[in-house]
Amino acid sequence: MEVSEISSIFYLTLRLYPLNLWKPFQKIIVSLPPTIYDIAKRANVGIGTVSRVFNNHPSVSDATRARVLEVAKRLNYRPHPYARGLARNRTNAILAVIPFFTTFFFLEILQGVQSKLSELECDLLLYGVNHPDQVEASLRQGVLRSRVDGMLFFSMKMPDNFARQYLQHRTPVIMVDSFHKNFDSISVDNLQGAYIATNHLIRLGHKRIGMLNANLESVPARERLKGFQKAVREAELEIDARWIKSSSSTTFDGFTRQAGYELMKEFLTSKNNLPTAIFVASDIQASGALAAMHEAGLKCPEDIALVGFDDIELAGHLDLTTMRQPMFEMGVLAGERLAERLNNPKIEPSHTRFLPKLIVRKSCGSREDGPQNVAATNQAMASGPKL
Amino acid sequence: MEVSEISSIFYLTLRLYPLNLWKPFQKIIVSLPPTIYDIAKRANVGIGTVSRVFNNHPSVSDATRARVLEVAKRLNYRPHPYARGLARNRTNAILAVIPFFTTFFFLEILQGVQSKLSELECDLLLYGVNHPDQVEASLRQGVLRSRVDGMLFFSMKMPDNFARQYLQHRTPVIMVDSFHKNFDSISVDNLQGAYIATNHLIRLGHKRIGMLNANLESVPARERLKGFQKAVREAELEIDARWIKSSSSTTFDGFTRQAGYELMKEFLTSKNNLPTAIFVASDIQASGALAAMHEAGLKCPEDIALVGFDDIELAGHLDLTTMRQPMFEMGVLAGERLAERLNNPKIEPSHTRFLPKLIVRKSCGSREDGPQNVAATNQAMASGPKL
DNA sequence: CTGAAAGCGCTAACAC
DNA sequence: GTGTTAGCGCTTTCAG
Repeated sequence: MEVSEISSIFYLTLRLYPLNLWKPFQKIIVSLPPTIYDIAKRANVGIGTVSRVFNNHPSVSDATRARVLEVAKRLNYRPHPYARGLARNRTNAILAVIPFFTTFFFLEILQGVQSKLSELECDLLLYGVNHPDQVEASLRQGVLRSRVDGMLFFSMKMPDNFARQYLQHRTPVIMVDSFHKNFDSISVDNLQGAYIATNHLIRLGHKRIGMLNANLESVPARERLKGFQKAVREAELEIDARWIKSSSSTTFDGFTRQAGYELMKEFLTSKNNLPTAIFVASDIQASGALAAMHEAGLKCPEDIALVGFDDIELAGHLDLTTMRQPMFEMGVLAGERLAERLNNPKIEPSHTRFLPKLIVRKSCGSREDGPQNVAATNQAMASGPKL
Repeated sequence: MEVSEISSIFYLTLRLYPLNLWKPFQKIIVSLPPTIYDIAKRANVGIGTVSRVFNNHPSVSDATRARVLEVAKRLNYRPHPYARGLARNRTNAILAVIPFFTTFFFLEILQGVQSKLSELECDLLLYGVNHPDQVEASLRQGVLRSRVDGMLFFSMKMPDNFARQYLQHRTPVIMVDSFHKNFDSISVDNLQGAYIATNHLIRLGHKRIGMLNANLESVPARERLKGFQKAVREAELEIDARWIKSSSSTTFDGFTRQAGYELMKEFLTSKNNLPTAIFVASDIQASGALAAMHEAGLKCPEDIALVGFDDIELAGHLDLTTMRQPMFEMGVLAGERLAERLNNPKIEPSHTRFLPKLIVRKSCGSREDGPQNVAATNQAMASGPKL
């Protein structure tokens, strides 16, 4: 902004109304974006009016509004988000904290989130978490210091001390694919999904059905087990404890190809007493299981039928029958919820569970159709402290 | 902030030094985070000093620095990023514009980016682009209005008018998996990769080698074709024009499963004159090709060998030999480049190409090893306008 | 080494 | 309706 700098530069515009009044009519390089003052000056109005125009404030005459907009467009003016944020105490950005190891599932949800957010002219900040420790870092950094208006918290459990702080600060938080009673949450009905998957097997006539699960430490794994058990119990099928195996792996709670592979090998050791169908807790494990069967010379629909869970991209390639989670829709809803809560922080937390949908492919050797649609249930729960 | 509001609220702290001096010693709710004034007051220093402490300015005595830090920690103070941004005209955030349709490739790169960025205490803003139109929207919105310090532009071509503007504004831009001579770029050597892949086939003894390509409109497709041709030419192999097919699809430039499937079907119509091996321009197309072969009753390594490109997750499951792109490393490097350019905007654009690495699996029926490592070549090019 | 004060670009309360 | 002004929380001269 020194005069000396100007000599070598191609400059296109004048700034006539700078704050440093002792240098009125100073020329400025264009690459400094125009401010509200530039617009005000050129349009012969006060900065207040310009501000009003850009905030759609009703009390501006059509004439001036038009004039301001015209000038603004000509100068390619856009309000500075940070200045705005500072003045209104609102950032127009939200934070997504996602576990970075995973793939398709989150990208798909994020896509939904963003499609909603862009309507709201809201930015998406991304924190990828690889290690539990990083959760805290990101929470502390991003949110506790008013960098964002709210956050989406994916598939992880929220540390208690943070939950308390958010509640107290009234920072809107939406739990996605996870649960906390004091925050809005959006998740999938694992129990029901497992129930549907297992019933599919049952309706196909299978009598000896097993389950290959992830680590029971994880909530989804437990819920999916319950759904499986419910279906089997209701159908009054034979139950062999050896047909229900869960991973003891702690990497990603056993939701890995490796875990599936190893567990399936265990199954196959007892050659004489195999189930004819297995419900696998996740597609990724199913892929491992498939590999194990392959090695053992077993064919998938014929020797053992498989149902997975998640409908990741891979499932399509593997022709795996599975339960699809409506990821995009979950993302959109997450965005909506957040928007609502931004407008009205006092509403009670709401919890939405999506019902996964059965996608029939060839891994069960049938084309029978399952339940049709994605249904959402809504259910209010206790609210957080009133503050 | 009205006194009336306070009655129902649990408040923990006092703010003694507000700017509205006509109301000194007003009590404030704690959920408003402490400001620099709070710290200054409690530590008996001026706000300038506090600021210096948090900017690691050398001229602060150890004693005061310690005192300030102690108070700051006690009050859980963190500088407000937006205020900071406004004052220093720097946001400490960068924008990633990525095509949202794709999956593993980008997540992996982003992970690399973020691992670098978090060192720099820098935020990652994410814009997902589904439609070409959205490119412009995001560029306009995010960057042209000083919301971020710089950006990463993924796998898409930068509209000329924006390129001009960025150059003029000196906004640092890094092209990732794409190229523009005036910006730093990080990409993969497609030609060389294709060359290596094809040579792998040649060394395995194949004499009749074909290529299944994407749409030649796309730069990577053209480069991969060139690499293929180079290898075939050097080996003085028979060339049959019918063995080189490229997709005419415009969705994702033919880099789709569908395109691969259809093209492979075309191959298979000429039963009597088939190549014994095919270099496929991408794994995703290879998956389609595999499906087509399957339907036709052909086995992969035995009847036709396949090499892919990209090493997406699926490739592992399909046991597809392919060229791996060092995605994480590309991300890290992208972050580094951006950091450099932030510090010194005047350096000449540099262009880095990573050499993809051959990953041998079973789709070629061999275990011979290819070139070992990811090598990076660096090569300076013409710089942008000096401004 | 440290305090005071101006200013970053904008919003909102207050006058006229 | 519209201009004016006091901040938002921080950085950065400028004095001392």
